[in-house]
Order: sequence, then C-alpha cells, then structure tokens
Amino acid sequence: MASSSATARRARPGSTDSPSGAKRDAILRAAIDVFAERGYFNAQVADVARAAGVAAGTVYLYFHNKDHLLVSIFERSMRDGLAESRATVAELRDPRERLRRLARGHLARLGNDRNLAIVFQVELRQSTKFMERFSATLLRDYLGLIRAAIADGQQDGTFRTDIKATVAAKMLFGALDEMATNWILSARRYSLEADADAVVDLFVNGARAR
Amino acid sequence: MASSSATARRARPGSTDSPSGAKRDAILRAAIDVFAERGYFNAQVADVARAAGVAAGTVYLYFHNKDHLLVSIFERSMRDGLAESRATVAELRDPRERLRRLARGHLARLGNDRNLAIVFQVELRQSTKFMERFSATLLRDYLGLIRAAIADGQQDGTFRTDIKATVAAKMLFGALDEMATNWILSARRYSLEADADAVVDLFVNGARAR
DNA sequence: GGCTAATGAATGAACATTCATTCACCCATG
DNA sequence: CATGGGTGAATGAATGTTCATTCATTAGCC
Repeated sequence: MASSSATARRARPGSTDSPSGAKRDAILRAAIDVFAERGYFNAQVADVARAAGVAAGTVYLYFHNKDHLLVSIFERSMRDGLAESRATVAELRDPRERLRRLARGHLARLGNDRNLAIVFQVELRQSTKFMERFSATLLRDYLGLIRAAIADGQQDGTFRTDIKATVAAKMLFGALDEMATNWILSARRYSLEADADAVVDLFVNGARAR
Repeated sequence: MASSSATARRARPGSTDSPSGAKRDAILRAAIDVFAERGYFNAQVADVARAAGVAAGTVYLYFHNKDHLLVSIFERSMRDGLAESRATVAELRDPRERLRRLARGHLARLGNDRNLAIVFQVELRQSTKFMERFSATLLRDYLGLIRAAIADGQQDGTFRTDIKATVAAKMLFGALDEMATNWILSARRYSLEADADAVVDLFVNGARAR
C-alpha cells in the first residue's frame, strides 16, 4: 500500500539517500552551522534555509521535518566516522597502538569541524529520545571497537585481565568525550587531537608513580 | 536602580532564596520529574504545575520563567554536591582515597535520584548557553577538587609528575560522567555507585598488565 | 477588613509545516 | 531551428497550533 503508483506523491530528490545531492549537502551543512550557533530548539528551519541559500519550503523537499535534519547530521557523520575507525583498526595489530589511533581519529574528526563538534557534544544530547538513538549506534559500534582492542590486549597479555573490558572502554570513551566537550567550551584554540596521546597514555599506564 | 522601593513589584515568596519554601521545593521537585520524563523543551510549564499540585500561574510566583526552573535545579544540586564533596575531601589525607571518595560521592548522588541524574546528564546540556553556565561552575569548582587531589598526590610522590593534573582531572571526570550517562540509558538497574571504585582503580593503576 | 498567596482563563507571539503558484529546463514537433 | 507544452523543482506567504506568560479575580488568614 505504501508506494503504489496510486499514492504516488511527487518524487522527492533525496529524502532518503540520493547519489549526488549537492543541495541536500548544502542544507545539511547549513543545519550544522545554524544548530551549532543558535542551538537546535532555538534555531528556526527558516534560518537553516537562509543559510543554505534556499527557500524555507525547499528544506522539506529534502528532509521530512526539523528532527530529520538533526538525525541526518548524526547518521552521516556517524557512518563516516565508524568507517574510518574500522579501516584504521583493521591494519593494526598492537592493541595499544590501536587505541591510540582510535583516539586520535576521534578527536581529529571533531577537532577539524568545530560546529559539527558542537552539534555532537551538545545539541545531539537533547532529550533522551536522541540520546537513546545516539547511544544505540555510537555507543554500540564505536565502543565495540574500543572494547575489542582492549579485549585483544587482555588476550595477548598487554592489558590487565582483572578489569572488565566493557567498563574500561566506557572509561576511555568518556575521557575522550570530556576532552571534546572541554575543547568546545574553552575560549582557547588549542589542538584537540593533541589530547589523544595524553589520554591514551594515562589510560594505559595510570596515574600512579612507578 | 534595580531594587529601589519605587519599582517595588509585589514581593515574591522565594524568587531567589527563601528560608523554608515548601511550595518552592515542591515545584522544583516536580520540575525535575517532568523535565526528566518529557525533556525540557517538550515539557510545558503547566505540566510542572500540575505535577506540583499548583496552578500554572503559581510557578511564576517562585520562578522568573521556565529557564529559571532549570537553572535553579542545577544551582541547588550543585551547591549541595559541592558542599558534600568539600566536606568529604577535607577529612582525608591520602590522595588516592580522596579520589575514591569523590568518585563515590559523585556517582552516589546521581545514582540515588534517577530523574535528577537525567536532568543533569541530558537536559542540562542543551544549548551552549546552559553548558557554559554548567561548565563555569561544575567544571571549575568540582574539577578543581579533583585536580587538587591529583596535584597533592604528585607532591607526595603518589602520582606521576609527568602528567598534567588538569588533563588527568578532566579525564577522571569524563570517565565518571560517562558511567552516569550509560547508567541512565541502560535498561538494567545496577548500582551506579559501584562503578566508582573500578573507575578510580583504572585511573590510578592503568590498564597495562604489570 | 486588609493583606498576600494563589488561581486559571485569556493573550499573543513564535514557528513548523503546507501548498498554490512560479520558474527553468527539456525535447518533440513542424 | 524555433516553438510550446509538459515536468517537477523551488518558492514563500499563509495557516494553525502550541505554549509561556500575564493579570484580574478569589481565597485564606491575622
């Protein structure tokens, strides 16, 4: 009943996933910037449209509604980030090195696009609805990569076996997340990626003097 | 010019800080529950009023506006939490033990009031406006306590001196924060406070096998 | 009876979404 | 090669709803 030609609404250019979608990209980029600037709930769809150089109604040719804009930003970035992370991990054997590269990648991605980082660290965490969606993918797949590296390290004797890989993974992720949030809120413009090594070092070696 | 009797609006019972404020407390408690349930932006002031058992207008006798409700929740909990943390820390000498008790206190406070935890971990992080306010106090004073414990530990030889206390403090905080967020989003009802020791142990000793 | 707290209906502004209309382009035809 | 009409993308003004906030009125108390 859904897509028979009887109900045929006018074909929409890229509601789901068009191949090129230059205009769709422009709207998405504008949404990242406007949401980062004003905050999701305070941003008006008309603002996004203006920033993208299109009319308000045009946004609805590419996205179902305002929510869908936020979700699309999330899914796109997530997809890209995870793919990159998987590729990075695939070619490394040493668990410590894997964690280091995952951390660098994570912070580099956010550090290279401040507005995207704001959307991820702040705007996306509004309401448990988004959080749960966020959590169901990022914290499953991405945390999974970290956990796997740690578990491998436990296998090969690099890491302690008396800690739970799951808890350790959450910890490392939390530490990175906090670095990103701090970076956003800080007036200083330091390199976020540079924090990665310090975090992984502390995670691996601990704070205790030896 | 602000508070001269010329401008004297009708005295409001507890706009800022009334001594007893039983009704104010009821409204604040209702706000925590309603915001946790529906999310700040989707919650209506009328919902809060209903949950508190008062009329919509009454909310405005105690709070300037909807924002002020969120800010008040934050400031009250913050004040209490910081006071408790300071008291805890004051009577302990060992840096490791201080960190452990700070962590336990942090997670216990959130673990004892799930709705408050939701407001803190999710709702309060909406828009950089709140985040900055959040950051300016929590991340200054609270992180300060953690940093001081770490710095003391560096002085007395407990902790490595080749790490920056500031970065380490952010890391530990981030790890705890992540535990709290995970706990909220998890369907399982485990004890959040129990995570504290694992986190501090990992922070102090690191993941590396020894 | 005078005072303040509390009420809740009414107000009005803000804004997501719709949709009738315009515009730009393509190509079949003479 | 010029024309025109068909197609669907794009527009943006209009709509309707959703609340935060106000305030004239009432209730309770000393």
